[in-house]
Amino acid sequence: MPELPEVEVTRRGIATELVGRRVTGGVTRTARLRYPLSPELPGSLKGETLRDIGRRGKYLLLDFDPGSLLIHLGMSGSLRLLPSGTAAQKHDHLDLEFGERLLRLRDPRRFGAVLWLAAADDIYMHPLLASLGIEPLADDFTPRWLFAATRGRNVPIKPLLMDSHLVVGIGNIYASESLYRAGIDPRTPAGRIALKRYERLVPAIRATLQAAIRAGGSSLRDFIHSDGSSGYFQQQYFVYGRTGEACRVCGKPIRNLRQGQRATFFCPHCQRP
DNA sequence: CGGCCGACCTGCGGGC
DNA sequence: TGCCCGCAGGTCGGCC
Repeated sequence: MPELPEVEVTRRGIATELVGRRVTGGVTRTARLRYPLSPELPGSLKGETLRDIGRRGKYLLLDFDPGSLLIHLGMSGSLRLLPSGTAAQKHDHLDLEFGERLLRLRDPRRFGAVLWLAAADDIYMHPLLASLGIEPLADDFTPRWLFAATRGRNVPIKPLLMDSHLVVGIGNIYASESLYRAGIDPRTPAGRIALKRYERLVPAIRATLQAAIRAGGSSLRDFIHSDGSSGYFQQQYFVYGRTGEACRVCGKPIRNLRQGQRATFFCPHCQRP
């Protein structure tokens, strides 16, 4: 579910409600997600103030004075704000209580992660964070940067965009959507794409992610969607999940193929190698 | 190092 | 109705 826009929308939703508040309690109900859950959590956070919520790629960082809670939502994770005392359901793994509010993590497939990073260490040196690539919404993500980073790479451009060790936050949906907007065939080897085409792709990635954040933000003020999907952006998909349907620009049918066991959607007429 | 593939999990929808 | 299959928004580790 969650790619960069969903994680960012979640971050903003939680931050406005909880930053500056103190943890009053909480509970873990599951021994492990992708990794074991620290057994001291959330008891050790009792009395601590949530100072800030950051994001690095698809990771959320809940900052407290003694350290940060690193949260990844995996494929099916979501964070929700609820009134304290709301009954837990199946797949609700972690609660953090802030007075009358409850921050609850649900993740049916349990591909997500919750890790405690002590402030004494440089949290960005943690292996999961240290190996992450560039932020696609940052100023240093430029066409020239992506062009240089892809020289000599034989991988098709679509799976390359999903490589978080190169660029973070772009998942299966937004990779297909961005390539459609840029008019690039998802099978094109990344190293054979000219600078001129990256000059279209980089703004297309930015526009796609920002539009999704806006769409999520508009429907998400004090509520975080149960499925982690971002608001109404699904209605704006050009290609994702639209196999056989008419391209919104040329009318020809959208095609579907598999790249590295993931579904790719594209318009063979509007997207060229 | 680059590229590929299986593994980790649960739920859902379609076909028989 | 029930079973089996394939599919789902991520990413790590192991192999060549």
